[in-house]
Amino acid sequence: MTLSVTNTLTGAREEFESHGDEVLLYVCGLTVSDDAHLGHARLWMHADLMHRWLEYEGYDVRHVENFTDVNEKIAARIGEADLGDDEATVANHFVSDVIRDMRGLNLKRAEVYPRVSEHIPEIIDLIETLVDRGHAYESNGSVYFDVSTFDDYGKLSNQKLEELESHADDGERSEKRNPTDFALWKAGAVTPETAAEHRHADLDPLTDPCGQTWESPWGDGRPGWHIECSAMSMTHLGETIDIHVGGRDLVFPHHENEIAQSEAATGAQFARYWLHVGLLQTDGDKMSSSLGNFFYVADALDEFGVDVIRTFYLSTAYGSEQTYSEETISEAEERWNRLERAYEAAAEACDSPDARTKVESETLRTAVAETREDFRAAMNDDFNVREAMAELLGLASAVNRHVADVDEYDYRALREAIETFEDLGGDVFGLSFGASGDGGDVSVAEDLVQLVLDVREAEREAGNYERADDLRDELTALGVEVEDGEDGATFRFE
RNA sequence: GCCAAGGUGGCAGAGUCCGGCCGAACGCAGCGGCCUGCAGAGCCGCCCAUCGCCGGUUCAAAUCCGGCCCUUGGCUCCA
Repeated sequence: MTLSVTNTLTGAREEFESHGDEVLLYVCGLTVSDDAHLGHARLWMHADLMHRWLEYEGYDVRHVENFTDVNEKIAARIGEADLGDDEATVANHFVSDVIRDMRGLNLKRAEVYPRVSEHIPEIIDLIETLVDRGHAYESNGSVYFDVSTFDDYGKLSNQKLEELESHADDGERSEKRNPTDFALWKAGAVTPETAAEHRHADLDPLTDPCGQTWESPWGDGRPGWHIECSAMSMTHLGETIDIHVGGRDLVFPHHENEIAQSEAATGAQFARYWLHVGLLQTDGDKMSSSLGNFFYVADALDEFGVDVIRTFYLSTAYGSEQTYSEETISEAEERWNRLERAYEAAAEACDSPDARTKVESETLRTAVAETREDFRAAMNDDFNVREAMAELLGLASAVNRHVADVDEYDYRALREAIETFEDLGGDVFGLSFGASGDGGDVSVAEDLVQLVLDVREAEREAGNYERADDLRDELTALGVEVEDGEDGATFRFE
């Protein structure tokens, strides 16, 4: 069974073939001009799921994910409270927040998180190569890529050069030869006028040029937006990578330009598979910083927890748009609860005296085997995580049925079900099965809850149901879910 | 205007590449029943789908072809 992926470059589903046993994966990362929101996290999450699945299938994944820490929007925030007085300090502030968020989301670490500010020499080298080869030219201290020298321009986004030119605004005199040329190097610092466009309205405008500049053969200046990804990708993964992942909103111009400048410089194919993640929608628009309709990752983690958030992202295939709303997130919450409860039910059944090694449930055994097989087929079908999740939920139903239907449990099958939850749900999906406790206080808390339940049980036996219900309601309000069963009450923390 | 991705039940969202197992998955919401002192969870069952519209191909179309309508994203580094 082989993996097939939808490649934006060809617009078709293709069988994935890595260049070898390892997979070179580049993720077009975040511009650190603010904290990350759930839209950014969706990209990271799907890159993470791809990473995990490729490893599960036996590949050695070399995952590189950049931070763009040189940008007008970052410079525009200089001087804001607690952010710092220079571009690097502002960027560092957000980088550390983002790393905190990534850890919170239980993302697998990338091999490298390269930053633009640390790759200026490589960027300058790459631009020089392009100038030497006649693909770029200097103009007033800036350097532009000459689109007319790259025949394949537009191959990713299917844009026609003539069409782009006719719609480009060329009313003013430009230092570019052609309206579709794009900047590789920009002379000077960020001007106050530029910064003002990204400055928060309630803050004083900056009066002096801001942001870092670096020396270059063309004078002091800053790198253009697109060149960084080419330089960092080549530095850490070589001329040709296997998979390039990014948001669908970046297909044009960003990724198109990456291809042009990279392939013009090396003559080699830049990325073999281009995978684009659909955008997160809220109220019919994409979630974005500029629209102000976003939800910070950190806040979402506080409110819902990592497993609910991961389950949320697991309910839509990466290539589709996904809708964020209170309803869709609470659906994810229910899905995750259902999975976790089934897992706990399996664990409890295993530990109970009714579990027998000599009992054989054909239906449960078949269900476990089919879950593993169908899960794998779904993931290999262009990383269809929702379908794969449906299989895991199917296993949850099978476990619940088994526990509900029979008096003696099939110990071995239950163990295999538990392992399946842990392998597929835990290792591949990054959900925390079996990791209930999250601190030393938990055991004390558990003892206290048990004490309350003992008191409540006494009230029930005495027929004082009102008192018993009050105790249960109060526990529920504290986030302790109580369930009465045949052998007394059990509980779990929300 | 151009490019791209979509339009599937109350919601959400698979399936569309490779037409038949789709009388449309998984789930959420809703409604019955079992269980329970009650509730929850779980189990069983039900409800809700002219698969955007029109036409075509085919024994057969959510799936292929053509046209149209609508939604989302992008159309560049600062004019």
